[in-house]
Amino acid sequence: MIIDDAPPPMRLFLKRLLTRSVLTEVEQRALAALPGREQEIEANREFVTQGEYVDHACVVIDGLIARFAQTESGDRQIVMLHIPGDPADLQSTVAPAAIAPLQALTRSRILRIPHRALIAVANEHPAIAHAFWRDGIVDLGIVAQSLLSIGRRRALTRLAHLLCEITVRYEQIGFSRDAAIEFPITQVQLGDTLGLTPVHVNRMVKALRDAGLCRLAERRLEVLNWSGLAQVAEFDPAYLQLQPLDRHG
Amino acid sequence: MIIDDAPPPMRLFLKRLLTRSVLTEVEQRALAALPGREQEIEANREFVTQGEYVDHACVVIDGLIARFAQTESGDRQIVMLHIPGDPADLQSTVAPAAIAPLQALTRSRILRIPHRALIAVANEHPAIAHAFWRDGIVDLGIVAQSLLSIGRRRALTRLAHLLCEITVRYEQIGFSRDAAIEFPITQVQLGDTLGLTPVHVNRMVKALRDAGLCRLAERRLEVLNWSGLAQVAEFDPAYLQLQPLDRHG
DNA sequence: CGCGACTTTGACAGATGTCAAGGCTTGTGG
DNA sequence: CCACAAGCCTTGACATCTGTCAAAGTCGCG
Repeated sequence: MIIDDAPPPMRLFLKRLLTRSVLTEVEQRALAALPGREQEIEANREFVTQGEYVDHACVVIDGLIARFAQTESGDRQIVMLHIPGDPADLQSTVAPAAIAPLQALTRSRILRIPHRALIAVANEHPAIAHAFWRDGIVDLGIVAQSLLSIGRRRALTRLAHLLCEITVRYEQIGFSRDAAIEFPITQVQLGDTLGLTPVHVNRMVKALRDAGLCRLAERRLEVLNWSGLAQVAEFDPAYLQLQPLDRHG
Repeated sequence: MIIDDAPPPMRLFLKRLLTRSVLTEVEQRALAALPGREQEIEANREFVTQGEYVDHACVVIDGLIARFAQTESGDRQIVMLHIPGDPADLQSTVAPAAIAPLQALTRSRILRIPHRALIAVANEHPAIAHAFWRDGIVDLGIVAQSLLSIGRRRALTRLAHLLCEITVRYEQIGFSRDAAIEFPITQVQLGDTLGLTPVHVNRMVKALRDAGLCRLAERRLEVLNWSGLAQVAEFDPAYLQLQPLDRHG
């Protein structure tokens, strides 16, 4: 049901949209025909800055991208991690003053799609406009879960929950739950994601390792006991909306 | 620049959209003509439940509505507070399985607008489709700030930041920053919003009162020293997007 | 009048932060 | 090949913020 003659990077984007929306072949072809330019980003580079006006949206092709926010005093909070396939700022199409900066956590590759082209295709195909809108809605659900985690769960559960989410999201793009996943995040960055200090992240990583639930080292995540991890995490994947939502609701 | 012959509840909705988007008179009239049904909600009633399929979106006319999430063990986290004028779940138009339940924190009045009508008007006017999408984007920015607060700021700053945000948002709908605002939230609910226990909320409320920054009692919020409060809060209102965003970006 | 929901306060406990030091890996340059 | 620096991970001791428990006060309301 997914067309397979799109250029590979654009296919990733298409595939992601199809995990959240149902689109006809005509609509898929319209998306596949979108122009896009690939770009390599070095590790740690902030490639979209706060408030900057952009004229294109970025889809992650490879690597790990963080959307974040920071306080006056310089503390960082990662709002969302974007893995390959994720449009990191599709919403900029309609709100081009970046609401959140984007940083590559590791060397990454992105696909830049011009807003003009996105607007044109959305205006021509209402279902695509809905798919774009809906994409951000699912993201909001994910951020809401982060808020729940940080506000109401303790450190160990928080970490386990994030790891479960990451596992499932990588699974959606073709990685196995049982194999080790490339997840090149540092403990400092994990702290910025979970609202913890790096030292405490380290303690919790050790706790999960000692409990035999998972290993997180050498830029990889290896789940050793999925159900145990999910239990510690109180993980219920419903919020990830694994089934595409209906066409018009 | 806002048309003034819409029915009053619909005007609130229109006005809110215009704080975030620029719309022509034709587009405004199309919105003003939307059908809507008013409904009264009792205090503490959860009127949209998790996962429920809805066929209408709700705009708050009066009162205070919370969008929330909860853990298995029953802990609650309020993801966003909706004040009069806010569409609480406009996104349901395109994702009708509620991603987050809605609860009235106090006796409230809402306007229910059928999805069918919203979809029709969005399909006919691309700028309206963009305005709907953009509305949620600004909300995402607000939630991202909450995440930053809960993840990285301490309790006193967190509370002060929320109060600043609330003040500015009420200001946008016509309340004065210097007068006392009707803000009928309990300390338990504040805790659910800030990721704190009610006891600690109470301590922080007292601290702000003792510092002469604001008073929060009897269902009202009275700011006594705005700049002092904003300083404690490290408050920068940029994320609230007080200027409507450009038409097409 | 009495109940229930909310607020207030104190004493104490525990989770997480802070500070500090050392080890490990990786890359660079002599 | 070795020395060195930089970044990251690991661990321990201690500090502090926030949670927990408990009790009493206030207010609105039936």
